[in-house]
Amino acid sequence: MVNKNKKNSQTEKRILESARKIFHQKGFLGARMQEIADDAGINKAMLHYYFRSKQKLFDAIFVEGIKKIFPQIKELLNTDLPLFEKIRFFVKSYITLLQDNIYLPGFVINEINQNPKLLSEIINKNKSFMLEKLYADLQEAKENGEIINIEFNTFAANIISLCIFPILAKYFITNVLSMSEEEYNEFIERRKTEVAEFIIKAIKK
Amino acid sequence: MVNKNKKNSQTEKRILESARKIFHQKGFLGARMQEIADDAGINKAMLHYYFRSKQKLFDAIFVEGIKKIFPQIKELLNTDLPLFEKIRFFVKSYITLLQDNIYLPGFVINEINQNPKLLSEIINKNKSFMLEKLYADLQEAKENGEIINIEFNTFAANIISLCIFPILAKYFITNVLSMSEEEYNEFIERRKTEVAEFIIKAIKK
DNA sequence: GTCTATAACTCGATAGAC
DNA sequence: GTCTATCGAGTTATAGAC
Repeated sequence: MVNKNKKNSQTEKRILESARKIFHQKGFLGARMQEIADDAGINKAMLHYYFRSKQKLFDAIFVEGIKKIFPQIKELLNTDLPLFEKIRFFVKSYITLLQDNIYLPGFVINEINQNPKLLSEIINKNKSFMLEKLYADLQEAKENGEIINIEFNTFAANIISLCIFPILAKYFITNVLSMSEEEYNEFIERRKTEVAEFIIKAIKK
Repeated sequence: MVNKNKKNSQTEKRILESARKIFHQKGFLGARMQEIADDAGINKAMLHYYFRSKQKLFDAIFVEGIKKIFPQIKELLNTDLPLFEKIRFFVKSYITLLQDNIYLPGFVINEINQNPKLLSEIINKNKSFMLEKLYADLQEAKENGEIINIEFNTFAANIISLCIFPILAKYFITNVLSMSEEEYNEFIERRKTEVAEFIIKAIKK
């Protein structure tokens, strides 16, 4: 008999979808089990039947988020393009990726800040060989005299900052720079190409 | 009679200090009135006597945070230095300012994201003429042919991103880039000069 | 597996004595 | 103005019927 004594995987999937949506938007503390249950079209008791506790459900979502996004980033970075083309390709793809997961950066960064020790393991497990190729590419470009002598961590942090922050801090940006929703969307769209050119000009010899 | 029927301003001050510390670290939802009371050396009932509700206490802290930091930023930007010197001066001062308020960016951005409409008023009230001079400086440098034709919003967002993100996302950065606490602190220290040079090189004609 | 009902608990808020 | 004691709302979690 198929599925005998087995949880309904369709239901489990629906729960995970709803949980992701609500945890990402509201964080661990802001999320309500009732709201997740309503969104998934089941009742609260079922959530506990499938995931025992709010913490366990949260952990599943958090790990899933990291496990899904890190390999995608890795793939974007492990192409065989020359450095400048790689930067152009990465920035465009990464910002597009973030547009489809606008709550993810804030969610991850906020939860990590609240609980740095516990969650660092999950990140470390999933980042293997993510940046190694980019590191080698940068090193090579330095040796070839194509770029200035910039430290890898500085280079990487600058790319990440320029891609993530305007999305993470959407309402901060729109308020401080007096943008409408529409202007903001166009602004992000332009960044898909502008950020790469900004970085390339900054490091080019 | 001095202080007759008047709240003890010393106590009020202690409450605000403790509330700021705990709200900034844990956010509205993570903060506990009991913890704030303990930290201030009083009991919960007194918090309500002085501030009526958690929400009102939070609002006081949030408004205070914005009101304190925005004029400081404005002052850093309204110096009479030429553009490149202004960028150098601003980046160094701004990162130093953030080092003294490491929880503030995450606090503000997170709370705004959770409640964009309500809080945008406070920001708009306090940002008056903050960026106008920088805007004029950039415009002038463009017309003088000193810099490339970069849009102001892009320029401003890039500076802000490069200054704030590595501090806001401390534990994300240290984990992904495998830095120790000490390496991170040195990294931020270096950024006080490196970020400005990065930006200047990116916009210089 | 799924549901209803409720236990167990946390936390903001208040009453009332001093 | 300050404290102790307690209320009551909101939430996670579980018991138990089907």
